[in-house]
Amino acid sequence: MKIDPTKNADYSAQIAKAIRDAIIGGQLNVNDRLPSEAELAEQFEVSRPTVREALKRLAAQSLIRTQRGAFGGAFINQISYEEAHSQQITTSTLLLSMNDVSFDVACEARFALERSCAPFAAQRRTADQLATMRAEIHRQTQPGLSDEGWCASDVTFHRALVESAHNVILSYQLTGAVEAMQPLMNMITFTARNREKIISLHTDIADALEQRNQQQIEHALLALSDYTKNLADNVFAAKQKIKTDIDNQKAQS
Amino acid sequence: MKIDPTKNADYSAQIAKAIRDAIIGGQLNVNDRLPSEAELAEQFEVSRPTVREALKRLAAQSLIRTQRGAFGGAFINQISYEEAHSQQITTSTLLLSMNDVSFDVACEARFALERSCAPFAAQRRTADQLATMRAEIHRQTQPGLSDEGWCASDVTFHRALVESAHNVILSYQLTGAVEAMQPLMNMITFTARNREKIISLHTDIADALEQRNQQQIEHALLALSDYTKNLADNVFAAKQKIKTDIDNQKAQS
DNA sequence: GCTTTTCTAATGTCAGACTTTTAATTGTCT
DNA sequence: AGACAATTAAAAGTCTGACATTAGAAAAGC
Repeated sequence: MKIDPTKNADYSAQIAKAIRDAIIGGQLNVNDRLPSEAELAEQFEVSRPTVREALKRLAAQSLIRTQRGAFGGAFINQISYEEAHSQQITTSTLLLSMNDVSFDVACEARFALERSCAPFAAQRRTADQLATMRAEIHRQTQPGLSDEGWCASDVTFHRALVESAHNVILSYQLTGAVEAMQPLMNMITFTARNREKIISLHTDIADALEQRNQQQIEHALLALSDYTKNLADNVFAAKQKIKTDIDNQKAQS
Repeated sequence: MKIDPTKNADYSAQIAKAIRDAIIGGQLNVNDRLPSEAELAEQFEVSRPTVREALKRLAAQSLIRTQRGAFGGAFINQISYEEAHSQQITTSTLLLSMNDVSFDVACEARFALERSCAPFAAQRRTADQLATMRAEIHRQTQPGLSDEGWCASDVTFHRALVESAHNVILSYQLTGAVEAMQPLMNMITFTARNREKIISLHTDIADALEQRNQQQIEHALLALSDYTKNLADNVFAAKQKIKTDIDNQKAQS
């Protein structure tokens, strides 16, 4: 596998790519051991620090893990749902925060994705998941609940809904997407003093799920989406007003 | 920001984490320049190679880019949809290939996600996107089309459908998910000698999109999902039969 | 046969040097 | 004065060689 065309610079990136391709292509299997750093250095005709930089790149993507000591080394890592998940969340979160997406677009996407698990959730939900959702709704009605507590409860509620579809891939994709958008969503719901409407919609969702009524779940999610968008519009309008007021004051003075 | 508790080993991971947290937390903004490697080494009280390993970890996640020369250094990278996308695809692809997910689960997830963009696609599709889909259907009817060509066309077709929802976040999430599952899907469709049924369902989707009929799009996607699952069952049954035959032969000899 | 010690191969870290790239500065010529 | 060329300096990229630390394996001791 491992030839390295003597192109120009950045050997460590080239080496990382060569090994990554070998893993993706299946030449290297889970729990296989890579040659030692010294051997790799010899093979690629570079120094050990350069090899190490390449390995750190792969470690950052959880493609390998390293173990010290005799008979240690770098091993191909079996990537777990958890690891993949946390990586996707950091990537997506940064993507959203750095590319200022419009809230409407994010909101639309978030609830559309969640709606896609409605048919399976209606079919397969367990009593356990329903109980979790009911419990979270109850928490949300508590008057003393902090903003942070509210948001955490919201996440747990929606996560339980997604999990009730009993499809690992849907769970993985959806919770990743939803969690990445959470900071954006919180910006809005933090400012909304009126939680009753959301609680009532959550209750609708739980009721629909209890009755295994797919369409009603989708309907409630759509309503939640619309309500959230509406909230956002008001928040932005309020912000705009403050800005205009300040501008007017400046103009007067 | 940058203290580094002298815990035990793996400084490079700790340093990478410290900087990553600073980026996510907003202390460091896009296009900010990090201190030079020598300065970082001094700040963290480690050697330059150690700092470099930390920086390579961040570079692997496209969190920073580096530039050589005077006034060069490491800069906070504005992560683009493209970069985020390709990262997610490698992660998800590896996750799927290493954790042997059942085909039914993957198939269900794939088409459920795609269905989630149906309402928006029906509303917002452009003539352009419809034309792309028609063109791909035409390509798919060509008798000489190779397996690779068929799969590529399939991807382009479904991508056009997703894009016609005109929601960047949906596009990003869905094309990522769909492309990651493509190898799994290809395993099945490669073996299917009969392409007519799929083409007819693709035509249904295009027709429904032309008429802006959301429900018909969803219906066709559901049919496609069922047909694909069916295909898979047959493929697996055939494989099982071959295995049984071989076992029988062994038993006889 | 079990525990303890020693051995050893591997990663983790360091210090210092050299090379290459690149932008800013300075100098020179027209 | 303005355009082009040479110089300079800062920074990443790379190399060498060394030492520290860790942890499994083998040997020694009971």
